[in-house]
Amino acid sequence: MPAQRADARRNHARLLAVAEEEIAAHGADASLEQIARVAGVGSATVRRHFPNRRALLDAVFRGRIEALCAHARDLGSTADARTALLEWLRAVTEYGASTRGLAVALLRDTGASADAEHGNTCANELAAAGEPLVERAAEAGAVAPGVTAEDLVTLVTGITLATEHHPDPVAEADRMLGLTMAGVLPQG
Amino acid sequence: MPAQRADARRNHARLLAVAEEEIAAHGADASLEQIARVAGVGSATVRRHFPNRRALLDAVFRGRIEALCAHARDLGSTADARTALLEWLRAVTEYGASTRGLAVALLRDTGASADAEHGNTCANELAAAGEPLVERAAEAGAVAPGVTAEDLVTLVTGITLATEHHPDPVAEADRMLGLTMAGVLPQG
DNA sequence: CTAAGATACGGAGGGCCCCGCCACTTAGCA
DNA sequence: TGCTAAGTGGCGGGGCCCTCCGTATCTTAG
Repeated sequence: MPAQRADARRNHARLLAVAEEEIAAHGADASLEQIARVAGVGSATVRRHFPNRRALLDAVFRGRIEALCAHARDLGSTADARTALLEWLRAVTEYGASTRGLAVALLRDTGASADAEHGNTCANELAAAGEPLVERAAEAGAVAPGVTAEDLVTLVTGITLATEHHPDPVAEADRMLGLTMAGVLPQG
Repeated sequence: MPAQRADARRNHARLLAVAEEEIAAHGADASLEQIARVAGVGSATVRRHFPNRRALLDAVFRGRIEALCAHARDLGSTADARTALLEWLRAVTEYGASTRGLAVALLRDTGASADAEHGNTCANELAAAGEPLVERAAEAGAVAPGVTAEDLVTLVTGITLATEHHPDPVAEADRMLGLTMAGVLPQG
């Protein structure tokens, strides 16, 4: 009694794999028709499995996002709260900067695709997973007052978006993250 | 002996005005054909005056960008170097967050439109204008070592991009800027 | 004032893409 | 094995970007 037919699941998986390649090659605005073509299915099938481009992006990156969430949970038991948070943010940034299209997926959507009840899933999950780390760091007095996990996800998203162009996005993004964490104008 | 015919200049100005409205209404990826339609010209005329979408964005925002550059120059004679830099960055951020499409224009372009010899004009001009402020602040020891004006423009661009979705982008962007300047994990 | 030349214009056509519709195929159950 | 509904794919409409080319308009010289 599968909720889905077997071939439907096959197509779903196939589309996901192809979409990942296409997005890696052409960015977040890869052609849905091209994805359908490569996957050997009709363009309607793509839309059937993923009503939005956003839904496709979410699905493609979900696995990795969950890995990052798991990483956050693992770091929960680390000795130094500040180091734990920092390491997690570095991991998120590195993955975001090295994975084409992810930054856009993290970007909150204004407009049409946002109406689907569930805001922006990837960003929300990440923020939720990071929340304990932030809280613990805040209790230790390591993090500036008023900072939420959501804020941090927003900052990391911005950094990855703004460094996408760079010859070495990962290094550049990491540098920007360092700046942001330590403060550009620290004193005063 | 005008370098351009009078009607061409008229169309240019008209297109610029219409483009500004359209971009404000629909974001950086407003339809060029729609702009042509509203301006009452053929779509080819748009492309004749602005070969790229990027060129159009640059032209639309150039005036304001130059105002920000002028502001930077004015601040050069302010007493406190740190305050001067901070105020300028606040001004840039505020304008970026309140002007739809500007963040994208500041974003460095990878790919086709970047081949036009002149990299990304808006971001470059801003960075050049901010350079003296950064240098002066660095001499005063107010700014973290290794930080360039380009870095700051990149950070501000990222912040505005990542806060575009927010109900109150200006306030949110300003808050993020504050975080970034003071440092999220200041100590250590 | 007029006519020639250069300059700028705009519409048509091709290519690509997103989207919705509908007749058909095929998997899963009895 | 046959039935049913889930799933599929192709087609047509609409939009956008882009290029080409005949034509209208501005400018300058006579």
